[in-house]
Amino acid sequence: MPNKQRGHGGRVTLGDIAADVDLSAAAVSMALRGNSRVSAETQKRVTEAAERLGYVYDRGAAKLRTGQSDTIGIIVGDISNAFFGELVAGVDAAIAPAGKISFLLNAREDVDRQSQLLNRLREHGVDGIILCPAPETDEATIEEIRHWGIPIVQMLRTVADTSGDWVSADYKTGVEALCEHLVRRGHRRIALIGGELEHSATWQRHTGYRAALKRNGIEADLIYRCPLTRRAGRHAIGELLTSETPPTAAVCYNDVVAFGVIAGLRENGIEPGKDFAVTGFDNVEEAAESWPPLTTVATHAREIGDAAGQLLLRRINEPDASREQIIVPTRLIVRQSCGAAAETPQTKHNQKLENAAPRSA
Amino acid sequence: MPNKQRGHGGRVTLGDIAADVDLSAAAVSMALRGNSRVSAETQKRVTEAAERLGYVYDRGAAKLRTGQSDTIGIIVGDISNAFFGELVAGVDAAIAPAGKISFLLNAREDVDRQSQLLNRLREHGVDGIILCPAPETDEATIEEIRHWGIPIVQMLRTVADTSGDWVSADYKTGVEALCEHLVRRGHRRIALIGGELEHSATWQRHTGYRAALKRNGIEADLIYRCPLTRRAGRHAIGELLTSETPPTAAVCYNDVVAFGVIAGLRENGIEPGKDFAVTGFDNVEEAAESWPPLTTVATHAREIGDAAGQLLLRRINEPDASREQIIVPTRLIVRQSCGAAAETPQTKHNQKLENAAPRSA
DNA sequence: TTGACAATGTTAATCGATTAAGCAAGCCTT
DNA sequence: AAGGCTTGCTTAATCGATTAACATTGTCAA
Repeated sequence: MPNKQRGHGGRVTLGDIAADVDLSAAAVSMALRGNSRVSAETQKRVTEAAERLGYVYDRGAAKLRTGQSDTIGIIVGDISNAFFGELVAGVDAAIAPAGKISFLLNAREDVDRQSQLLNRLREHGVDGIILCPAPETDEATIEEIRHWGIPIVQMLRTVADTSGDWVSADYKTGVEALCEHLVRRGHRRIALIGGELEHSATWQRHTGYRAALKRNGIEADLIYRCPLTRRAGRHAIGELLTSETPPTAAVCYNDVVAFGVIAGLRENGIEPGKDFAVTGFDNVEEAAESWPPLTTVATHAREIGDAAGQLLLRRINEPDASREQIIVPTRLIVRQSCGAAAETPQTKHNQKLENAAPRSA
Repeated sequence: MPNKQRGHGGRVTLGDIAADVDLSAAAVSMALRGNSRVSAETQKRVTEAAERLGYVYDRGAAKLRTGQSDTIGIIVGDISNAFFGELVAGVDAAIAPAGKISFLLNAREDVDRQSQLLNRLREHGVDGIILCPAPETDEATIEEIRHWGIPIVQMLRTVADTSGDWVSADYKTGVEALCEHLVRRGHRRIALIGGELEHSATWQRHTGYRAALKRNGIEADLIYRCPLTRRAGRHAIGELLTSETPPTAAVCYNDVVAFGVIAGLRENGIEPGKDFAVTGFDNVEEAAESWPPLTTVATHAREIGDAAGQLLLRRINEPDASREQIIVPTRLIVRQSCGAAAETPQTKHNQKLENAAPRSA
C-alpha cells in the first residue's frame, strides 16, 4: 500500500509528489501545468503519482503566488427567481473553458447586503464580478469596485451611468412588441402593471410602453407601479377595474405579475384570454403550462449569462479594452392569454421548446 | 495625502500597515485580531492605519497558514426552486455569527456535476459542506468527503445510510396529515402524484401515504410517478382521470406538481377545489396567491437551513461529536383547493403570513 | 574541437498572514 | 539585590504553488 500522505496535516502537496518521483517540487509543478520544459515521460510519471497519492490542487496557495484565483463571483438580487438559474448556467458555460468557476451570492435586493458581499468577494480575491445591481446602487459603487482593480460586468440591470460593461435583455423592444401586438388586436386601453423599484430594467420597459402607444396615437397613461409579486398583480388589476374606463388589456412587468393579474381577473369574474388580454415577460416554465397559456416575451437567460461571462473574461484578460454593452434580443411568444386564436402556429411550436426539469427536493 | 499603496501590485498588506505605524507585521496581525498581547493603544493606532490605507484582509493567504478558510459550500440540485433561496438564507444566518460565509453551487440534479463541484470545493479548501444530494448519490460519496477531512451535513435528502449528520423536513408526517385531512373530508380514492427520482424525500412521502391510507383501511395503490414539473402534473392527472375508478383527490409531491394538476383538471372541465381535491407540498409563495388557493404543507425552509448551518458549525468545531439527525416539523395549511369551506380560520391566518418579495429583474 | 544552443531540470525567492519562540525593559518578591 | 514574572513587542519559520535565474548534459554546426 503506497503511503497516502506524508508528514504534515493530511494534505498531499507538490513536495510529496516530488519526493515520490524523485524530482523537485518545481518540476512537479511544471509537469502538472503542462509546461514544455519537462519531458513528456516525466509529465506522465508525475501525473500518475499525483493521482496515486490523491493530490489536491490548492487554489488558495496558487492564488497567493499568481494573483489569480480562477474564481468569479456572481451577485443577484433574488436566487429564488427561476430566471437566475438559467442565467448562472449561461455564465458557467462561458467561463468553464477558461478554467474558472463561479460562486453565487444572494443580495436579496438590498444595497447594504450587496456591499457586504462585494467586500467578501474582494477579500476572497475573485478574478472578476458579475453583478445584477440592487435598486439604488449608485455609480460610485461600480466605480469603487473598478478602483479595487476587480473587473466587473453588470447584468440585466445597469446603474445610472452605463459607462461600464454590461449585458442586458432588450426590455424596451420586448414591451414594444407586446404593445404593438395588443394594438393590432384592437386594444386601445392598455395598462402597464408592475415595476416599483427604480432601475434600468424598469425604465426601459416604461420607455418601450410609451413609444409603442405614442406611435399608435394612444395616450400612455395607464402605468401602475407595484412590487413584482403575484399578490401585487392580483391587487393591481382589482384596482384598475374599478376605474371609469378600465383597461381591456394589461402588459405586465413579468410573468409572475401576469399570473397574479390572471388570478385577480378570475376573482372578478372576468375570463383572462377571452374578456381581457394579459401578457407577461420572461417566459418562465409556468407560462406555457398554466391556464390560459401566457403570451409573453422570452428573454434568453442562458444567452445573457453566457454573454456576461464572455465579457468578463475579456475584461480580465484585457483590462483596458474598450467598454462593451451587449443587448440580447427578445422574442415574442403569442399564446392564448392575450385572446389569440386557440391554435396558432407559434403556440404549438413553443410548447415543443419546453424542457422538463425537476423543481423540488 | 497619505500614499495609498506601497511598492507592489496595489494590494495593501500587513507589512504596509506595519511600516506606517512603525511596528512589525506580526504585531499588526495580532493587533487586528485583537490578541491581548498588544496594548490597547497600539491596537487603536493599527486599526486606524488599516482603515486609512485601505487594507483588505487576504483570506487566501490566511487560509494557507491557518488551514481555515471561513468559507462553506452549499450544493443544491436546483437553484431556481424558490424553496432553496430561503434555505440558503437560513444557512447564512446560522453561520454568519461564526464569521463564515457560504458559496452556493448548482448541481442541477446531476451526480457527475455534483462530484465536480465537490472537488472544486475541496480545492478551495472550504471548512465544510452542506449538500442536498443529487439522486443516485451513494454512501461512498459521502464517506469519501468525510475521508477528505471535510465536515459535511446533508440537507433535505439523505443518501441510503443516514449514518451522518443531516437535517430534513418531516415529509412523512406532512403527507400523512394531508391524507388524513382528505379522508376526513370523505375521500377514499386518493392518488399520490410525482416523485420519479429515488431519494429519501421521495420514499418518505410514499411511506407517509401508505401509512395514512392503511390506517384508514384504504388500499394505497394510486402512486403515479412522474417528474416534478407542471407539465408532468398536468399530464398525470389527465391519465389518471381515464381510469375506470378515477381518484377524487390528489396528494401532489410538491406545489409545482399540484399547479400542473390544477391546470390539467381545468383542461378536463373539472373545477379543482369543488369537483376534485388537490394538495401540494412546500407552501411556495404562489400557493396562497393562485386560484384556488392551495392546501399544502409548509416546510420551514429557513429553519431547515438554519439547523443545517448550526450542525455544520458544530461538526467543524468538534469533528468527533456524535452524529446528529434533525427533523424539522411541518405544518398543514388548509386552503380551498381541497374543497375546504371558502373561509376557514386557517386561510385568513395564512394569508397574513405572506411576504412580498420582488421576483424578477 | 569548440562554442552555441536545446533540452531538462534544480535552487531559491516570493505571495500575505500567522504564530512559536525569543528578547528587552520594568516591576515585584523574598 | 537577584531571580522571576509581566508586558509588549520582534524574529523567523511556515503554509503550498509558482517562476525567474541558474545548472547540467547532450547535440550539432562550423
